[in-house]
Amino acid sequence: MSNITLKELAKKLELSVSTVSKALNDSFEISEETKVRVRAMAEKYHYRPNILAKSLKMGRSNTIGVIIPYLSNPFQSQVLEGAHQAAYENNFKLVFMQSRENSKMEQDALKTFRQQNIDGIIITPAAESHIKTLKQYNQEFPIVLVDRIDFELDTFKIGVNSEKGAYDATQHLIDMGRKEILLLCGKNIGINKDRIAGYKKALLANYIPLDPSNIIQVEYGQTREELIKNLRILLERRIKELDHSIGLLGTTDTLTVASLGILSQLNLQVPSEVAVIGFANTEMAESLNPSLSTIVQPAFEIGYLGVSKLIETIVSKNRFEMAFNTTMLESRIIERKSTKA
Amino acid sequence: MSNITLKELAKKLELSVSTVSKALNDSFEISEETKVRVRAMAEKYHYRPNILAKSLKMGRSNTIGVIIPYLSNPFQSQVLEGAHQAAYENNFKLVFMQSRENSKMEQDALKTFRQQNIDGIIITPAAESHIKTLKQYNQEFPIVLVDRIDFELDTFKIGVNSEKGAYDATQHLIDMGRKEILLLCGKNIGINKDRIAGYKKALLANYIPLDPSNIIQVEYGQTREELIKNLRILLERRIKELDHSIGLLGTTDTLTVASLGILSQLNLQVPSEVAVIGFANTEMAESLNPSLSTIVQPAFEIGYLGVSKLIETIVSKNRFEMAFNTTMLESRIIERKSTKA
DNA sequence: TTGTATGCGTTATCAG
DNA sequence: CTGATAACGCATACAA
Repeated sequence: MSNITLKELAKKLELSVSTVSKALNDSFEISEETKVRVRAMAEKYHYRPNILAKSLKMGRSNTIGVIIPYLSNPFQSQVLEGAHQAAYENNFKLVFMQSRENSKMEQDALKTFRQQNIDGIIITPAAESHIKTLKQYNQEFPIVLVDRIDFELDTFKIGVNSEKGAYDATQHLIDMGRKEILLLCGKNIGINKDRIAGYKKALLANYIPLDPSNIIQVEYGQTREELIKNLRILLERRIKELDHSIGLLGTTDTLTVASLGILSQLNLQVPSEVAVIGFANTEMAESLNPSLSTIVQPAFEIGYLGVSKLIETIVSKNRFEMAFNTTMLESRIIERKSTKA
Repeated sequence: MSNITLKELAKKLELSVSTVSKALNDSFEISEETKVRVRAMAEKYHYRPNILAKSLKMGRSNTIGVIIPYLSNPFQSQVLEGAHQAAYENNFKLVFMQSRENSKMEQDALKTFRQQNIDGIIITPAAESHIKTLKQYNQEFPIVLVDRIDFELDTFKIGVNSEKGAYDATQHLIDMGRKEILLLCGKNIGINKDRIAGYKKALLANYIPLDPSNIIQVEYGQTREELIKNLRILLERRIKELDHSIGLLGTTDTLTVASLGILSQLNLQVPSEVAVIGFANTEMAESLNPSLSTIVQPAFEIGYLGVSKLIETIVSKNRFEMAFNTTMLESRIIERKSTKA
């Protein structure tokens, strides 16, 4: 049995539809007495407004779209959780799409959203995202940028101070007495620039000369097995060249966890021979052997703030006159056994 | 600038709204000639139908809801991915809610969805879900059950043959020469019943007497640290009692990964002293040390099938006369180093 | 083959 | 304070 409508309610109350509508919306035009009557009746018949009709009338769907590269990425799924929480608290629905780091899929997601009366979107652009397209869509509905914010777009942006995260991690390794710090990162990943910068700055601040051979870059888009194999070769080669006061900083959870396994295969003790720390947002770090020191990014907050700002924009009358800003959140370091002797 | 509407298109074409509507819907009433004209004009002005209006008119929103316990659970997020894929392919939107294994939150999610003109939902019921509520909602819109399907509900159900998964894993450990097989599981988790049953059957089939002390149950709802601490105590105690031909089967990824870390702390070699295998849907298994043998469940397929069946139900005229059925998918075993000497 | 009229369930304007 | 009416954008029964 379908839901009761305003019209049916009105008939039961012997009132007009508009009166009932206003009463339920607590309009000042309606007497307290009628409001009470109407509310009671609505309660009795479990009246629930039809969101579709309301949205059609109001020109707003209270729905926002999220575009992230991979749902299976722990960091990104936490962003989504935060986004969802903020949406929920503001009575917004949330739909999502994955871009799989693919510009074409991202465009497709954008197009899909455009067709769905979405009020706005938050996006973590794919690695090879086309900024021009984003700019164009930003004319049609508000777009908030999260995590990967190094794009020129007139909007709110929520990011993480990755440089500082990498700096802190490097400093931590140095504090643990490591002289040679290896940096593990993927090639051509935008966000890595900041992390590399932080790494370099920390070395500089500690008067440690930068040795380019210590920056180990792996190709992206390999299978996990290939990646592990290649990483192993690179790591082994470099570590053999060094004496044993080594620290290792991984810029992604995949790389870091993989390196932990590889070091073990190479019979290198962690942390005594190689201390390891990495960017990672997975709870599994606690269960690893040894438990993994991590730089944790405030993924939930990123999503939460992103959607909050987005909704702010959506409900604002003149979004083209808004003062946009960029929010940089801090990551935090969790020291576990992989860096502490 | 807003989207062009049918009415505006009609004016430009000097046709009536209904003609344009029919033409765009490829109605047989309209001449090929006009159709071509209309389509061309629609193309030119980037006409996109207003989904809200369409949904309101059609009484269907083409939106389905997903309720899962935790988005951060790799298995469940894969279910969601599959669900999303199926929805996308059928031009359905997908919104989700988390229950956090909490009956109250689940009810709340159900209520939220009811208010949102959802056409149906797929749900992995929370550990303490209230079946009566589900039954009641199932009157209002179709509900498809996924993963945890041991509920009496008149609908489609998609599950996994967990018993067989556990059986295969146990058999694998036996094949690897293990005489004492520890089973690690959480207390009061419904799905575990099947896994325990599979474990027992495998023992039976190999003429290995069941020793109840080998079934190690941990409390749920502890913090990760507590859990690891307690698990360590339980594991250590039991392993000391046994000679060293031990196999270990974990029924959740959390437990399994944790036990890997614990065994290492106890200076027990994996797999030589203890062979480990566990239910897990995370790619990280490959990167662990040693790489972890796993029983992988077809999470994506579960979600995909679930939504497919749901949409089938939604578009069917008389869903109350449908022949519902239950689909059991098979898990598969991936043998890695943690079980192979 | 095309057009007219109606309604989906709301909210908003304006008149009473 | 209340009600009649229009409109949001679309699909469709029915009329022409």
